[in-house]
Amino acid sequence: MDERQALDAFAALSQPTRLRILRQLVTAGPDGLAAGVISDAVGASSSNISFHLSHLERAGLIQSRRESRSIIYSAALPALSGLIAFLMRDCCQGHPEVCGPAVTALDSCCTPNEAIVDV
Amino acid sequence: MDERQALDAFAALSQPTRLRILRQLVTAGPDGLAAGVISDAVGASSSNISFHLSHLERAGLIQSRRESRSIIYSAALPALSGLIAFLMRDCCQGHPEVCGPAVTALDSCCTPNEAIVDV
DNA sequence: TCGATTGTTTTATGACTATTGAAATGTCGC
DNA sequence: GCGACATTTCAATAGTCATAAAACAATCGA
Repeated sequence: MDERQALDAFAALSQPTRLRILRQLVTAGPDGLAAGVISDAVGASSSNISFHLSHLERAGLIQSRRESRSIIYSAALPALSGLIAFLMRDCCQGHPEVCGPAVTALDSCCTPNEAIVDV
Repeated sequence: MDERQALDAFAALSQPTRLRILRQLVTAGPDGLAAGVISDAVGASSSNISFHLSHLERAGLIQSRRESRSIIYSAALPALSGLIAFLMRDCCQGHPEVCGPAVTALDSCCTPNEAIVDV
């Protein structure tokens, strides 16, 4: 994840609808969701969803594949971890006190037998 | 860090000059830097820097204090760790494989006796 | 204390980009 | 070809960015 990619990713994440889409796709997992399903879940018009999906895909945060009539979108998990890593590299420069609290948050969200708290 | 704050933070970070400013301020630490110093370091006009500084401050990523003739800006480290935590919460939902690589990156950037690799 | 100086912010302008819904177009299975 | 699904294009609105000029705030020397 270089700076250009990170900038695009930040821009993509700075829009409420796109953030909501990404959350849906991360929750859905590798199987992904069809554009129409996303549209229903997020509650926006199909053209609007399409616009934002292409934005997210350009930013490298999601990927798409055709499956018969539907186009299935799924989250690009490596891009997401790359973005988190970029943020840590840029924001931890000599300041572990920035990453410390973040790791605490990590423990409470990624431990397999823990419930998801914040959606 | 709620969603609104995260959206503002992402928007603030999606601009190259602002990202450069933030890096300078994180590197500078709690002492911070005067606006003029930032202007020189980043290589942009003072009015342009002022514009971006106020943007970053509105987003809660930096703070300012007056010191005689200069205004000193410094990074809001809790906001940064909050943003990382938000990203982890949102992107790790049931998918520890996203945060795993991020933590690996953390080890290589926040260990006190490690050199900073990417600036 | 007055005026000059330094440091920073505000304002104004113009170019550019983002966001949106509606309408048009493309793509696939039957 | 028809119908269903998905995407693109279009036009209008709004917001962002960069530049320069002006305004503002704080300090220092005469």
